[in-house]
Parts: sequence; C-alpha cells; structure tokens
Amino acid sequence: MQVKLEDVAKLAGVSPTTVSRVLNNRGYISEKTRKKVEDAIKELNYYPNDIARSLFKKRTNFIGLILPTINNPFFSELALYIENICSNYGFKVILCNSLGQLEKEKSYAEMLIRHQVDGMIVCSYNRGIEAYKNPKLPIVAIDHYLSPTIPVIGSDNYEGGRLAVQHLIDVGCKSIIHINGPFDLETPTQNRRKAYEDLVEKPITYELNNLFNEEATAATIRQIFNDYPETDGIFASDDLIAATCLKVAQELHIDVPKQLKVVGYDGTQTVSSLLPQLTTIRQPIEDIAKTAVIKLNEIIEETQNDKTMEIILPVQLVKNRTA
Amino acid sequence: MQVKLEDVAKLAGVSPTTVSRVLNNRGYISEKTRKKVEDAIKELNYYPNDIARSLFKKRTNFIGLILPTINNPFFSELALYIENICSNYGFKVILCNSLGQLEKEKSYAEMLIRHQVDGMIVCSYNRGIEAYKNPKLPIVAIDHYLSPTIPVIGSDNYEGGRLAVQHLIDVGCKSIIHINGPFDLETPTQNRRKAYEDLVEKPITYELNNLFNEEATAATIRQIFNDYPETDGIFASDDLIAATCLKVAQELHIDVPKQLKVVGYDGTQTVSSLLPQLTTIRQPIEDIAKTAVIKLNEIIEETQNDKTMEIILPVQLVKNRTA
DNA sequence: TTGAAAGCGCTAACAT
DNA sequence: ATGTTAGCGCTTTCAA
Repeated sequence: MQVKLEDVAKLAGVSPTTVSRVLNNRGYISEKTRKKVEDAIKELNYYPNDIARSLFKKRTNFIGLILPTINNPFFSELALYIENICSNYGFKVILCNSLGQLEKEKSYAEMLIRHQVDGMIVCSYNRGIEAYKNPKLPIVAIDHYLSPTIPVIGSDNYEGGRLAVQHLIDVGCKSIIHINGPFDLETPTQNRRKAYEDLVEKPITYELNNLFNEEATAATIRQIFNDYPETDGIFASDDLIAATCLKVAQELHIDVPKQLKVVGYDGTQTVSSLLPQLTTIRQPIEDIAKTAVIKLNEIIEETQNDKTMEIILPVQLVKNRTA
Repeated sequence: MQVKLEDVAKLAGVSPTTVSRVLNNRGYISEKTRKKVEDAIKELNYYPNDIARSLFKKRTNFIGLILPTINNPFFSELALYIENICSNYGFKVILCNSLGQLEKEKSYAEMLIRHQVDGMIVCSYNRGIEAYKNPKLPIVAIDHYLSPTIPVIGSDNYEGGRLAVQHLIDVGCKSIIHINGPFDLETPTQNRRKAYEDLVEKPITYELNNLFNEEATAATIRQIFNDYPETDGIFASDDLIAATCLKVAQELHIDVPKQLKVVGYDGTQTVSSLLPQLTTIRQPIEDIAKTAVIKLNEIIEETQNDKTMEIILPVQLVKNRTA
C-alpha cells in the first residue's frame, strides 16, 4: 500500500488538514508543527497523490499533444520545445501519434478529454472529430484549421513558398516542379503551394498521398523525371521529400545542383546535421512552440487579451549547395 | 460545469450504479435500461472522468517515458514505437526530455510518481535518483543500468562495435579512431567501445562531453585530424556523430571513402532517408520498443515469468558508401 | 494555529 | 435487474 497523507498525519501527530497545509504552504502553521510534518514526510518517503489532488481541484496540469508522428524531424523538434516550455509552466505532456489516421486521432482526442487534460495542442487534423468542437476545451492548433474558434499558430507559409520558388528562379531554373503532401484545404501549409502557383507560369504540383512511405515518395519522384525530363528545379514541401529527391537524382545520375536544384522546407537541426548541403526554408520552430504554449495557457487561465485567431511567424531562406 | 455520471443517471431516470454498469459492461442490465442510459450519454455528450476512475482503481494507465531528448532520430523512432505499442495496451505516454540533466531527470521522476504512473520506461540515467530505487515502482530501462532490480533492454552493443570495427579493418583501415559519448559505466553502450578496444592494436577513443552541441562535436573531430592525420577510419558511436565526421571531412577536403571511412551507429529511418550513403550498425528499434513495453506490462500485471535482467537484441551491419 | 467533516466523480460490495 | 452506501486520497470551508 502506498503511503498517504493520513499516514504522515498520524506519524507527525497532527490532522490531515495540517499536513495538507504544509504541503501547499497555505494558512498559518507553527514552525514546530511544520518541522514535525516535514520530518514525517521524509521518514515515510511520502509523495502526494496528484490524481486525488486533480480530482478535487478540477485541474490536472496535463496537456495533450497530438501530431502525425514524432519520428519526423520537424515534429520531434517541435515536441521537444513544447514539452520543455510546458514543463516550465508545470504542464505535463501526453504524447499522441495519430499516424494521420482519423480513427486514431479521434480516439486520442476522446482519451485526452476523459483524462481531463487542461488543454490540447493539435498538429494534425482529420475532419469529423467531434471532440474538438467542445468550446469549453482549450485547444490551439499548429498549421491546421480545426474550427473557427480554435487559434492557429504557424509560420508564414506563403512567404516561405515565395522565397523558395523565387530563389529557384533567381538561380536560373526554367522548369520548376512542386511536390506537396495531400491536397487539403484545412491547413495553411497549402499556402506554400499557392505561392508556387502564383510565381510560376505553368505550375505543376505532384501530390504525395502517403508521406509515411519513402518508397512511394521515391516512385512519384521518378515519375516526375519521366513525365517532365526538362525539370531543373524542385520545391519540396518538406525536407524529407527534398532528401528523397536528392536520392532519386543520384540514382538517375542527375547532377545536383548543376542539372537540378532542390529547395526543401522546415530547416530542422536534424536535417542541418545530416544533410547540411540542403537549401531550405527554415521555420522558427522554437517560436512556434513558445507561442502555442503561451496562447494555450492564456486560454486555460482565461487571461487572453489578444484574441487573434491566426498567428503567423516569419520564415527564412537558408542557402546551401542544392540550390 | 462538466457533465458527470450523476447527470446521466438523472436524465435516464436510474441510479449512478446503473450508469456505471453500462459504461463498464459489468453485471446484468436490461436492454431497455441500457438504451435509456446510452441515449442520455449521447444527449449530454458525456465523457467519463478517468481521473476519478483512476483514484478509485489505483490504476492510471499512464506510463512515463524519460529520455534525453526526443529531438534525436534514435529516440524519436523509439518513442514512436513505444507510444504506439503502449496505445495498444491502453497505456498513455507522458513524455519527459531530461536533456541529460540530473535535476531535470530527478524532478521528472518525482512528478511521474506523484501522478501515479503505472510504470516508467527510462532511456536516460543520472546517478543519484532516489525515485528509481522504490522497488514497488515498475520500471524498465533501455540501455542503462539503473539498479540491480531494474531490467535493461538493449541491442547487442558489443557485437555492434565488433561488426563496425571489423568492417573497417576488412576494407583496409589501418588507423581507426573511436568517438563516443561521455565515458560512463552505467550504460551497456560502452560495450561498443570495448569491442573497439579489443579489436584494435592501439585504440584511441575520443570522448564527447556535450552531445547536444554539434559545434563542440565538430571541434573535437577537427582535433582528431590534427592529432592523428594518419586516421583512415572512424567508428562513431551514433549516426549524428558520424554525420558530423562527414561534414568535417568535407570541410578539410578529406575524401570519403577514399581517404577516410566512417561507420555510424543506430541506423534509424530518418538517417537512412537523409544520409543514405552512411554505413552504420542498425539497432532493432521496433523490437527494443516492443520488448520494453511487454516487459513493463508484465511487471505491472505481475505476470512476469521470465526474470531475465538484461535482454540483448541482435544488430546488423548496413553497408553503404562511407565504408 | 489547528481539527472535523464534507465532497471532488467514480466504482463495488452488499442489499433488495 | 437495480439501488444504497461507503470510500479512493486529497483540499477546503467552517468551527474551535
């Protein structure tokens, strides 16, 4: 049996109330009593039961984090910052990998509600999740429009797309192809595509429907060189896709950057360590994390002054050797 | 105010017990009553409060996952699998990034205990954490010896080191250097170093004390080429270090693999996408995750038959272009 | 400065 | 087949 507050009280010869007071530093306690209680806590190696506390307080200090997969440099970097900042706020993070599946995401969202999380950060979205519609539940989204009442944090996707494509044009590309994830209006990342379409005369976008399967991505890219052998520039909507482009180019003996220039998107630390030659658009990942947590905390604490529904942070072109 | 079981009971015109029975599918309930209750649940959009349930059952279905940083391909892949498998077992994962800091790790461990986690998976270890010593707390460790009573899961580090070094020898290296993290007896990953020392005549190991700082790593590697210009082979204790070796080699105009051969360690999907040319030792990450969760679950459920304290899974040499 | 008692939302004996 | 009651471990009025 776990040691509980009552055991501490008995050993210290005081009432449970007094022990609670010492634990929470509330009300008046004589130094003598405090000492007795503290000694008892040490002696019994007592840890307060936060579940019981949460039940009473109706506050768990849990935050749910829903993302497609943590095994992706962008999300793992984002998650690292989010968890770190949350921990400064006293929040604990429950990790949920939806794998992009509606059923999984739905059941995670419901699980989080049953566990009484104080709020959720959602970086993934499949339509039709009722749980997100509850206006009482504090949620912030990253790069996804969940509902009109849920604030969205993200970087300047249009500007990122513009910087990428303009750079390809500036370095002489004539036939630029864009590769993106599934076409989906619910995410502002589609603005990367929009910028591309606005800047290029005859835009051609290839859609990747299974981002989790690198072989499928490679097959699509091979198809591109088959369909459009004149391609001399690729703007990939994330760095992993860009990496696969480089892989396929090498396999087809296409020289990068001489014959083909490639720009990726995200600019994580992991990619800059493993693939330092990649030219990419760097998102301000730490800022996104910080902004999301601060915003969520404001909603939870009901201290929101700024009711902005979409926060857009600046991006940066990082020039390296692939473009 | 959140809707609670009692509200459902009132609306359905039954007692709270009956509602609880419907929710948990326990005992006899007439179809009629069940229907009434289910309708009330729908109408009120009721979600059971798992905090209250946990308090009663003394079972939270929470698992704490402590690792140095999720923003590392090995840990993010491991965490993905662990979370996935946990979710099949009905466990929810609380993510803790210790950043290798004793104070952080200690406070995470205590937080997890206060939150009444059913168990913990620890992939990080700083000596002197009392919380791990509680024999009542189910823990499994990955690649770290926390205490004699805590089972350790990992891959065959000695064999991995042997495969890596033997391969470098086989492809003709005469002066092989090893780069490893901080020398620390508490982790079986030191067996990678041991294998190196057993296989090489005049072993020289460089220690990296700050794995989180790529620039420091690069500086150490530059130092190697300064101290030992004859170096023609490097066995790095992880792929990120290996990547930095390649970066520095390029900077110093050392041709890989002609003048220098490099073997890494881990063989994650992320590295194989971003740095496909790297020769490395692949750990069976999914198996490690699966084994850890199954073992932890056995300890929690007290159904452990196999009391093995160290489970060692096989590794594999993945030959690519850097060696 | 301290204690007694009620209750957070749920479950499970034990009754009926 | 359903309801009554007590209690999980804690906090907080309220009283002393």
